[in-house]
Amino acid sequence: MAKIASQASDFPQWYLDVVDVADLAKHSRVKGCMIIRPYGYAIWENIQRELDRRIKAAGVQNMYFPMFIPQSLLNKEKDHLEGFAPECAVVTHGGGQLLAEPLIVRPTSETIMYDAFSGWVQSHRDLPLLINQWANVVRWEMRTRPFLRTTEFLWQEGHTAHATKAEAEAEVARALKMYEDFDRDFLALPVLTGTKSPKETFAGADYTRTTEALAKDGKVIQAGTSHLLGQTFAKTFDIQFQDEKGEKQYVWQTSWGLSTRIIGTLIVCHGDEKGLVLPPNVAPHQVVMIPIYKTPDERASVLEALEKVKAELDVKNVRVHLDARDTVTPGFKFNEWEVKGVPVRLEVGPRDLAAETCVLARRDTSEKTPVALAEVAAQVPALLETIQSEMLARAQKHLAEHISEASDLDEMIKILDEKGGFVKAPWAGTELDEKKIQDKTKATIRVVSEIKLDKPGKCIFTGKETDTIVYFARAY
RNA sequence: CGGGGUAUAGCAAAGUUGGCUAUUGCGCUCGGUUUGGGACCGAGAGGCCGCAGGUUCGAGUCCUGCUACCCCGACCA
Repeated sequence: MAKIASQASDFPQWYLDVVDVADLAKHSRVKGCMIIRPYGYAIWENIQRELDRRIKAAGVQNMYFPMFIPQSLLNKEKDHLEGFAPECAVVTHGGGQLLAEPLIVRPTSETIMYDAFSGWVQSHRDLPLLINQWANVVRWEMRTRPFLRTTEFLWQEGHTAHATKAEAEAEVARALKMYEDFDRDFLALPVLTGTKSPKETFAGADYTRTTEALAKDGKVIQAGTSHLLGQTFAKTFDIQFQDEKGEKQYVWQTSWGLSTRIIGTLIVCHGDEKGLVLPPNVAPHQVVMIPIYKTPDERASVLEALEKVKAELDVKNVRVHLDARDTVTPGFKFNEWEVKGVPVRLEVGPRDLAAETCVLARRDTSEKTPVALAEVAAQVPALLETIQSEMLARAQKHLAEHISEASDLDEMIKILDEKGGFVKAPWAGTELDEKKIQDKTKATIRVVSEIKLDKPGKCIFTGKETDTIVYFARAY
């Protein structure tokens, strides 16, 4: 265990103890791929359910496209190809025969979708076209990390086409706000939002907007992005429509996505030395019940009491799990569910039963409170809400405390070394300047703020006057 | 692709200058005692020592080649 933990130095030591979340490449037999076991998949299903609800609320419809992209389709858009070609997995054989044209396992679906879109869009009445896909994608990165950068991952990718640039930009903003709200309200993750620097912009996009979360160790991780694709792909794939005047126009497009990396984000942002800490909204089990007993009689009466409370909680739509296993001790169960991050533990033993009480224990604060059995079901929903909001409040405080300002590079390096987080600074540099800063500090521009300075300041690198503010950080 | 490691049971490791039946812990199976913070005792099962050659009376151990994985870097919409 010690050896494997040290192999992923970016990750907390305990993450592999969350044995039901994932196995590493060794078990899946493909470098950088992971098996997501039932508990981890249940976390993903909750994320999917809630995000899918929000996507559909915006009028976007789900579809499914093929995972194989003919190479000629990917080759059509030059910038996009240059961005993705080095990390593509390529299928050369099928049915024992060499294929006439190699097939790319999708690294993203722009090309295969837009090839189809060109036939679907004829009239301004066909717009906006609002499509989402839940799928797996493959990116053969040189270096992978469990959860944070895996070769294969699951995600949703939204793809939209609009009649005007203004509509497309509104959609980019809507998707970004959707992620920001989702991160904050569902995952208890406050994020910094803004635009990516040219160096970090999606291959083929006009601009990329992003949400960036802050891990407990001071490193930063992307948690959902939204791209304005402009008319680049429309021109490449000939997606045109006739407007009200009967004139041909190219559509304006967007794409936006969020992946299973978000599970890694939850781990590094909320986890502690004991393991995962899940916000109640996303937790597969919000409450785990642990019976404590010595004799069969005690077991029967404790389980009876727990079943009764469970039925009351079921009615209130609380996701509750009664761990009635007789093969492991209560102490083992306490630890196992703590590693898995269950927000609330409910214990009942003979002593409690005699007093008609139980013990509620919070995962996030380790606080234990005795509560009357008759009242516990009524109290749990409020407790879950409290945990959710306090987790968010703590994360917001952590983020606010880790946004620093620096006037020169030495100061920036000092801040990044000592406390991590974001360094906010005026910026008027070029893409090359950003590269130089990265070489010196290991930090990149995570976002270019959409808020401008009232009075221009001096660029941290070039010293030029500017009203543009950027946030530097070291990232996962 | 460059630099550095590792490969022995499901997992983690030990194995001396080559030597006899390849150890240890966790986990697993069975029995008993336990059970309010990862239980204890006893008895078991489980091995092509990464692969292929070579040296040797004898190779987990030495040599050559290969493969895979890991760490650091480059890369990372």
